[in-house]
Amino acid sequence: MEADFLAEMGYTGLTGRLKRLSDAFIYQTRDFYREHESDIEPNWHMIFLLLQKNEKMTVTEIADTLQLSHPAIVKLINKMKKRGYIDAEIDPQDNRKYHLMLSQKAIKKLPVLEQYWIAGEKALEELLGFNTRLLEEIKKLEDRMAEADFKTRMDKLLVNE
Amino acid sequence: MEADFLAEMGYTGLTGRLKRLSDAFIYQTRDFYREHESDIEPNWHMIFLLLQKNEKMTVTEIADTLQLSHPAIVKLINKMKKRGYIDAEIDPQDNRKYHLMLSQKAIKKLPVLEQYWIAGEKALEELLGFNTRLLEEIKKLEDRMAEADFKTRMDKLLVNE
DNA sequence: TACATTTACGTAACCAGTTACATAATAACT
DNA sequence: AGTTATTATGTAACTGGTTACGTAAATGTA
Repeated sequence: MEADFLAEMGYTGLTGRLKRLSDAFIYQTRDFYREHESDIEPNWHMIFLLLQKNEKMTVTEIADTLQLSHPAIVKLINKMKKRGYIDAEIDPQDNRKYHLMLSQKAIKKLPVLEQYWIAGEKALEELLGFNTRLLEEIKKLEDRMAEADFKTRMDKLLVNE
Repeated sequence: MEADFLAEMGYTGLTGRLKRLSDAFIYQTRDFYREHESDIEPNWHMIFLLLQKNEKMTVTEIADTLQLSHPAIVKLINKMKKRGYIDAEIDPQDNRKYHLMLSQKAIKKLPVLEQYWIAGEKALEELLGFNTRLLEEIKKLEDRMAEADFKTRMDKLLVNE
């Protein structure tokens, strides 16, 4: 097990480590789904939860709620539609809007998915040592990013350009 | 400022938040470079540092050091070559290997880049509230991932499949 | 009521990583 | 020395995000 260059770089390595961690979660979750349940993808999780809670949502509403761009949601939803997990109906009052909802196929699969989600949650608890310290630190970081983001701060801190 | 759905989800939202944070850093750094220095990209930073320290490295060495796949490094290096920041020479003993090094153009640009990197480091310090708590928590997570990764733990924790 | 603005969604091109596969050079073995 | 295994690099197709641009429907306004 060799040394971790990024970890040795202190602050400088942090952004790369965040990327590495985030990717690890995504790829491993995808692996997990593929072994257990062929055609579901990791980033559908939040869509399932959202539509389970709200029944019907538009593309824009989902994008806002998850703080992602709308094209990201469009791509995601199109794939879910193609695989039969999402139904859509046009808003009779406003023909630009689609109301998205879970299909019967999706609803039928929920109990199985919930088992996976629980396993994921438990795995994460283990990984975080059964405390919420990391969560809290990330919250602080998010809050500070909301006050003034990374670029704004870099611009400000760049000496004599 | 509406509520953050992901943050409200506790453990479940964490992976999405890591992705969101990581992306934010990447996109904002790219923005920063574009405004100040047209043709440099954020993920070149570690390559610059590595080749500044080691002078000559092969694709495989870089990939191992950064813990990325070799195709990732190939793509990255190709772009850096195309823009004239990397020179390569074939190993006379082993014709499969390329020794990569910073070009004169790259070396000449280092002082400017170092100003940017310092600004980034300071911005990160601010964002982390001038303490290393988050760094420490991430280190713990990485260590636990090395012991047993997310997928392994999910598999183990999945009840009665 | 016509025109301008905004909103909702879609598409294209890009970035940054992955896995899976291919190929050529070297090393290892018998 | 010839065959096999390994290593170094390259390529293709994919995931999952982005920004920039386009278009149609709805809304606001002169």
